[in-house]
This record gives sequence, structure tokens and C-alpha cells, in this order.
Amino acid sequence: MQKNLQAAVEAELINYLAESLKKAVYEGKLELAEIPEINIEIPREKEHGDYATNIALVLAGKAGLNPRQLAEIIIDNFETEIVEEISIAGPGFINLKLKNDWLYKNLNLIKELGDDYGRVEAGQGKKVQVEFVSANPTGPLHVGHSRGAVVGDVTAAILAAAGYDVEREYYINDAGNQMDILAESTLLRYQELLGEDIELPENIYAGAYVKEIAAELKAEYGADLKTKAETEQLEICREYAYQKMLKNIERDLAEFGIEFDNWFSERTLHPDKIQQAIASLREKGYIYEQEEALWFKSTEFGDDKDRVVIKSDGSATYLAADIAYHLDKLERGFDKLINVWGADHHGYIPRMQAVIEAFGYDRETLEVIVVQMVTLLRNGKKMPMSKRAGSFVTMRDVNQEVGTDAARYYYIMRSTDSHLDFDLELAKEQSSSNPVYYVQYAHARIHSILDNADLTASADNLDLLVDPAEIDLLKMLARLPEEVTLSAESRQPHHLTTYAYDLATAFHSFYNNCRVNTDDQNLAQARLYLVDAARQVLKNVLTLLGISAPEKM
RNA sequence: GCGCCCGUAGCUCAGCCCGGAUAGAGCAACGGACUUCUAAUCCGUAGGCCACAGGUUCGAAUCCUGUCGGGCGCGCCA
Repeated sequence: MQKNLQAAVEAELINYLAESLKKAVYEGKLELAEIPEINIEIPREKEHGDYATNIALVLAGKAGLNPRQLAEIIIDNFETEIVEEISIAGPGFINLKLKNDWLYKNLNLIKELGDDYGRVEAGQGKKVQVEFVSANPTGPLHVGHSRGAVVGDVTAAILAAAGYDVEREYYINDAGNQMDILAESTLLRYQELLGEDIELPENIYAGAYVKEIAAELKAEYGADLKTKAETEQLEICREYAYQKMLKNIERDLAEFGIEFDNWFSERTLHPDKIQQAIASLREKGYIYEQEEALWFKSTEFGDDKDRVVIKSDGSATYLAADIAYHLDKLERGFDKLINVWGADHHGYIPRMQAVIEAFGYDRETLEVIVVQMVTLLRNGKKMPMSKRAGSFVTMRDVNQEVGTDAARYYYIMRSTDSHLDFDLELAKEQSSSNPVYYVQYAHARIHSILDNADLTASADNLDLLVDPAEIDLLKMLARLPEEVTLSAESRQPHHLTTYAYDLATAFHSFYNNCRVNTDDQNLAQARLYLVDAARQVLKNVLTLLGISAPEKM
């Protein structure tokens, strides 16, 4: 079944234009070596029709004609059922105005596909893994993690809708130095609770959550921990704090509507998988020894400098684990690995792509979505945050304050390339200044209309839908499959928030111009059909964004 | 010094991938629309050397080069 009528219509137009050119050449009205690629676009100005093409402008030189003459020839040979009007405009644009039939057909398609309307097959079932968040389990998720979390989650959802076979993964950095620091921090607080004088080293985790964990430990062990050897004390603290933090992270994400298919523990890579991965690189000749350390020759694949994988003390670097991790991912047979990283890690991309290439894969197999930083504001004023002092704002706090729907919307409303200002007061505001409520309100309004209807929706007289506001809404409804495709291929979720907003605008405008439950029975039934389709599409797009579609507000 | 991202209306940002006709939206400002399905709405007015300078093109916010400004990053840290 054709799931994207708009794309079908566009393909048809392009095909007809090409046919028109061929016909003109065949009839000797035109000389052309070959029929070039034809582009059509939706013009900014409505008066310019539904679609426009610049083909006459592009080809005029080659054909030895002025653009308007050429456009004339194309129009003369143009034949199609779906176009109502074709005309020349400006310097030689060809404007096309379509008949409305396809828009009505699309309503039936929405009805037929229901929750699946908007799903497309661009991905052809290719296996994609999206790895995101992957924060160290040494503290609760803070607001710096939030944007990446939602971007990753929604990107995964969009890719799935676009026909990819998607897996969401969280990489837990549960090995390495930071876990030792967590253990030490916890033990110190525990000792403090037992009334000992403690001295806090520089690099300790100073957040209040450490004290809470220590208090739980004390509740469970009393003073017994102290009877054990220090390494054992640290071990107990490490595992207790780790499990606690992991649960905490999992809960915070779940409350934010984010769940993973797979939680991958770094520990499972130590030491065998890492050794094997390094050995594999060494076999290929990409590892060398220098100053008692082992280096990966990443410069062979475009990196700035070579990187240490095994330090001179024999321990593995973070990169070594990441090499093993990515080899593992590659071996799991994904066609594409997508990592969502904060902008502060972008410098890591060349070395990771070098790793991918060194293992014999196309470097583009690994794709990194770099998410720019978020500035948290309150009433336009920057909120100071220092991780060192433990004064960061947690993800959970923000979500509880502004609500998860608004929070999700705000984190994905801008291009991932753009820095984001997140104003708590604006996000909290339940008014017209808040786009998330604007979109949800459209959905709730539709439910109100449907509740008030005495008649049932019918597709019998859809050609009664001719008001400009109705046509605008119909066109907007038809766009969803294209928007999903665009968002998926560009890895930019914000296209869908923009679309959701535009769809809501089209609906609100329709609502103010056209009464649905009117005395004209046929018209009312057709409008009910339209409105129900709008309800479905709004719901589908909100679902993709992970935002609720309330029936009442 | 090098790399990545950003620079568009007073503010926050779309548009840039794939060059086209008069550059859009929200907020803020101003003026209208509720005896009518939810006014959390709609309609209108005003507001722009698209950072700057070159280049390519019939045509540049969009492509190329350079400059300036802002953010982030350049560890045998994680």
C-alpha cells in the first residue's frame, strides 16, 4: 500500500513533467541531450500554486531558448489528471495547482492506517542502534543529560517509524577510576556518620546523594563495616552505591518516558574483551609501543594524534574500553551505530571513527549526533551550576517542576546543532507562550467537538471540504509521512515539533473559520471525518515525541 | 594555534542538506473577534544591510574562501 500520498503525488508530477519534455523533444519542438533531474517545491506564496518547478530556468541555457518560451513548450505538452491548473510565472517558473482529490483520498488513508499513519519504509528494515545518555552511575542524572536523553529517545522512535529496526542502548561506565571515587566518597560519608572527623579530598563527589547512600549503609551495617579490611569496605561501598545510582537513573529515565532495550555494562569488557580488541588491532598493525604504553595509530584514519590505549602502568584507558565496546556493537550486526553525545565530547568523534575504520568497517557506520549545550534559565536569568560543588539541578527536579510533556517538548524543539535556552518559568507556563500546550489543546479541542457531535463522521461527501482553512488543514495532514522521513534521515527531531505546531495552527485556524457541528448534515459529517483525521495525526505525532495527547484540558 | 557548533525581527529560534519569486514563527508591543463545538484560540498592524568581506551563478540567508564575534573541545582523565 502507498503510505505516503504526498510523495506519490510529487513523484507523479515530476514524471509528467519529464514526459512533457520527452514529448516536446520527440516532436522536434525542443533539443535536449538528456532529460535532467526535475525538482519541484512547495512555493512560499499560496498564489504560486501547490507546487512550482524551476526546470525551465535550469534548462533554458542548454535548450537555447528563453525560460518563458521553454516553459510554454512544457505546458503545451503537459497532460495529467491530478493538476487543475498549470501556468507560467515570473522569470519562467511553472506553477501547478492540484485538484483536491488526493487530499480527500489521504483522509481515507489516515482512517485506514490509524496509529500507523506516518510510518514509512525509508529504513527498509535496516538494523540501527541508538546509544544515548550513558552517564556514569556516580550520581543522579542532571539537567545536562536531559536533552541528550530526549533527543536519543525521540530519534530512536522516529527511526523506528521510518522503517528502521531500532535498538536503544545505555552504556554503563561501571568500571574505572570514577567508581573508585564513588566508593571512597561513600565510605567517607559513612565514617562521618559514625562520628569520625573526615577530610574531603579535592576530587570527591560532594553531592547530597552520597550522604543518603551512606546513611542507608549505616542503617544496614551499623558500625560493622569498620571491622572489615579497608579494600573490603570500599568494595561494599562501591557496589552498594553503584546499584543504588543505577536504579536511580533507571527510575528517573522511566519517569521521563525513556526506556532502553539494553543496558550494557562496561565491566563485561574487562579484561578479556579489551585485550582481544587491542590484539585484533595489533594484528592489523595499528598498535605500537612507546614509552612503555601501547598506542593506537588513529592518525592513519584522520585523527589529530595517536591515542594511548594501555597506559604505562598496564591499565586500560577509557578509549580501550570504548574500542572493545564498539567492536562488540559492530559484531552484533548493526548496519548503523548512532551515538548521541553532548557537544563537550565532540572531539572524540575522529578517534572513534578511526576505530571503526581500523576494524574494516566504513567510518560512516558510526554516526554521532552532537547535541549542543543547554542553558537553564529562570525568568531569563542563568542558573549557576557547578558539578564540583554538587550544586547541579537534577533532571528529575526539572521534570517535576515543569512536567514531562513540556520538558520533552522543550528539549527537542530546536535543532540539535543549536544551543538551547531552557527557561523554567516559560516551560511551566500554561499559556499561549508555551507551544506544547498549544499543540495538546488542539487535540483536546477535537475531542470536545467529537463529544458534542450528534452525527457520525462520513466520507461520503468529502468534496464539500473546500474552505481555504479546510484545504490548509488537509494539506498539513498529508505532510506527516514526509516529515517523518525528513526527521529520520536528517536525525533532527525538531522538524517534528515544528510540524506538530504547524498542524495545531492549521487546526485552530480551521476551528475558528468552520463550524463542525452545523445544521448542514452532509457538511457536518464530512467535517467530522476531517476532524477525526486531524485527531489521529496529532495523536500520532505527539506519540512519536513521547508527549501525551490529552482528551480534556 | 587547531577542530566542531552557532551568528537571521527587541528576545528565543525555523528556513541552509537539495540556490529561486515579496525571508518565516513564537514571545514582547499595538489593534480587533466569545448569545456559536474549549478565548490555553483566531484575525490584523508594526518590526530585517539574514555578522562582515569577497567569490561561484541568470539568481545566494542557502554553495565556496576569508575575517570578526559567541559556545564547546583539544590528557598515559572519565
